[in-house]
Amino acid sequence: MLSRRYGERVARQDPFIPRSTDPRVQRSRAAVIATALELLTERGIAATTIEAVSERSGVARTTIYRQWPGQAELVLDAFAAVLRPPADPDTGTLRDDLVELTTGLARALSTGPAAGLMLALMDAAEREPSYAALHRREAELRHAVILDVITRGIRRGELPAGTDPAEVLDLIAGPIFHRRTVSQGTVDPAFAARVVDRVLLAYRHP
Amino acid sequence: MLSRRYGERVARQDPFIPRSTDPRVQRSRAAVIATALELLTERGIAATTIEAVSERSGVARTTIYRQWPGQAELVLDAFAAVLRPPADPDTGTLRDDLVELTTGLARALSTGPAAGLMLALMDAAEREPSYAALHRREAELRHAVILDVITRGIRRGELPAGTDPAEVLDLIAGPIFHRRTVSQGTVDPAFAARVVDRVLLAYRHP
DNA sequence: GCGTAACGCTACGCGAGTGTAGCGAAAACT
DNA sequence: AGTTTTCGCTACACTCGCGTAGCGTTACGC
Repeated sequence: MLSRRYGERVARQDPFIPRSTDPRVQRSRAAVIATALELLTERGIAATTIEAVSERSGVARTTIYRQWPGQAELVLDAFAAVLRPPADPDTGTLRDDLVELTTGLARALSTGPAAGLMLALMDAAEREPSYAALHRREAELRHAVILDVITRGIRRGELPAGTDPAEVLDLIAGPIFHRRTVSQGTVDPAFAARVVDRVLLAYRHP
Repeated sequence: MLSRRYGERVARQDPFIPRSTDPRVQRSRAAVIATALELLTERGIAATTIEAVSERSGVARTTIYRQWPGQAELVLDAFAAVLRPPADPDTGTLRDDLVELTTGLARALSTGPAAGLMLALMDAAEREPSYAALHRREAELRHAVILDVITRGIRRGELPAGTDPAEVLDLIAGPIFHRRTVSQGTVDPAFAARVVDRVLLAYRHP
């Protein structure tokens, strides 16, 4: 299972390919993905077997095999179904944009469906190339929004010219992740705002 | 395997219990733990089976079962064997203490034996109580050193009175973790120093 | 309405890993 | 030197999940 090699199907399943408008297909597909996400959250990647998904979802095992080559492809599809980049808030000020995005990240990591999934994906990405690719793609999409916001802030003069947007990103998103996954503290909007304000303060005085 | 319940043996294996001075026991124990760590790094927790450890280490499967009840206990012992808290650098200044600790963290996450293990432990901690306990204990030991350093800095007046040490910790350690695991950038001493200086700057002006 | 496609179900062989038992050989303690 | 402990090995029964094949039934599309 873990030594499976990932074929071309994984490579080209970018968002994902419906390929069939038959409501029966879409129904079973949706049920399978939803159940897979449940199992991923509750028990992790390794325990999210086709067997287990079939049993809980009520969709026959053979039906699942008709739509996915194997466990890895199904899990990747499930991940892809929840990892959505945030919208650009564009409030007008860098501070409010960042607070908005950071609050969203904090919420996603605490209560959202992706809460328990992020670490599973990150861990899998350490070893399995296809998970690494998905993780990279997801991070890039999410970061693109944040980097845009920061770059806009620099252009407006809310951050000094020459500021490295990627560094600001790490300084802001990092503490949220860290508090959630290592310090095990609460990551609420107040904490998110505190982080943003503190980091912006660090750039105010050269 | 993943649904195993963890008995009392896990609970009381705090550092770990030699319980035997027989060199044969210690030899096989060491070989097994070393191999388990290799497999954990290369393939993750789920693939680190007793079977696989036995095959690679050359230690018979039955011998492993004589010393550990099952896979979970062995993996926990292996984790516990590498997670060591850093020493207090105590250079005299907060800045240098933090740079030292942060550089050490960056190195540990990039090149050390714990590099590929941290995420595996964090992910497992999301679902399995015994892994969560180990992760918490490890984080507490590591954080205790950092919090000491920060508190000392506050007492010396290098940070404003009333500063929350835990917040400073998240602000400094967070970006290191984030850059390593999400942004996928390089976490070298230069980056570590940049983070420390930037965060300290944020507290210089109230 | 009629043909087709997807469904659920059963069945089968297979591999991997688990956990236990018994045995002779070798190494360690005393 | 003699006893005890640990070791490696073989064997066994068992579970879980994989992946495929065939078949009757149901629900869709035209």
